[in-house]
Amino acid sequence: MARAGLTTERLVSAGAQLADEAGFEAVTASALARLFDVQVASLYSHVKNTHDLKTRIALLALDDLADKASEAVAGRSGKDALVALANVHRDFAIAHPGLFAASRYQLDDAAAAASGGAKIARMMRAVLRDYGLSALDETHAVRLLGSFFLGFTTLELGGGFSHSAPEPVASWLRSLDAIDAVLQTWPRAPDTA
Amino acid sequence: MARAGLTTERLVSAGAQLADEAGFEAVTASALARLFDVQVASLYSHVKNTHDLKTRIALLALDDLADKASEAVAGRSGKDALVALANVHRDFAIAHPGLFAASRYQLDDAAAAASGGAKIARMMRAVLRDYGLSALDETHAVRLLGSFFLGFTTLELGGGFSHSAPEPVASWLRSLDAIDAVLQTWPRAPDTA
DNA sequence: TTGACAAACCTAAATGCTTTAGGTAAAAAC
DNA sequence: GTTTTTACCTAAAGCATTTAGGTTTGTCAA
Repeated sequence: MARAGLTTERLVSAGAQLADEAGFEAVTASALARLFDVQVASLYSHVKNTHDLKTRIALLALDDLADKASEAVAGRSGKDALVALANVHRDFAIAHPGLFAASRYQLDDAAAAASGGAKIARMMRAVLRDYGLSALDETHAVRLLGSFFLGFTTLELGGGFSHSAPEPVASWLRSLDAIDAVLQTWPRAPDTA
Repeated sequence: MARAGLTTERLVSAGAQLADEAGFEAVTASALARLFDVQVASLYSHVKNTHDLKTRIALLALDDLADKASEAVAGRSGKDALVALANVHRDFAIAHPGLFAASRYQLDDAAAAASGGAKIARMMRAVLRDYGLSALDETHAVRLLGSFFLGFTTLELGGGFSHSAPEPVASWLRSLDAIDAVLQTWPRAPDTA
């Protein structure tokens, strides 16, 4: 009988597509085997186990996101770069909900460090550099930004905004305005609270 | 043989505890049955299915969080109230990671509206009222706040901050300072961008 | 007290996903 | 053209979900 031509790469790629179409939780060895019309056990020659498979999909997602972010911020600076970087996150989450979910799959330290996630963090720092914060405040700001990106897209995708006006994108842009504003006048330690 | 005394409430309560100890994904019908030393099928007299079980745990988590939030903001106003509300979220996530995960379990619209989640949103609005925003901007601010709370705690719990100084709590407080600052001077539509 | 009813729990069985062990056949390498 | 590697297989065990239908236990009324 003809061979399916399985490869680790093909499995990961098909898994990524499946994630976007049916949700990351639908990515199972069984589902992939059905897709390739192959016995489930055959997959285990190409991936160690489902954790391995999911990890690879997560890394793919992070690299993809990092690439898009890199393109988006190229040639931009200041608020322009900030908004571009932000929109890459939100657009990616909307276009690829499965990969976005995958990007939050828990990675072991080694994998995380080498992933596109680290690259994204570096890009955030680069974008923030224009605001002239101290190194410490830059770290705080990276965390604030990352939290907002993740939280907002998670809530929007989960339908958390769907039962109240206005459109999510309006709040998204307005919040970015606010974040830009606060980065420009980053408050000193609030002994004046 | 003696009866285990199963109840929907007991199952949900045990499930909540199990979630905190072993993770929300470890909450399965089988695991609960083992805990109560009962056949798995016996659970199905008390919960419809695992989705029902998880939904109930999610509602418990949201109600718990809403109660704690209510206590925390009582008698406070302005930034004081904001920080108190924020800390309830973060403290809850740290003390009850399983319940926190459960609180993000996808609820159907009906359940969501009647849940503690809606109550928390109302409390956020109340806290924001002190800043004197327009109704529309208040909605934007609610979404910004919610996104930050969710995103930050998710990242912190997931270990996203664990490989760089400083301590997460420093960034948390600093970000809250920043958010308080931006709420006080909420930027007009940025035609002056 | 007894008898009936509901609630609590059971066994059995089907279905689906994960993983390991060990085998066969096709493609690649020499 | 034989050897070796790689792709894929069968078989089987383990565990989770869910349904169907049966038995026991507690309760409440006649």
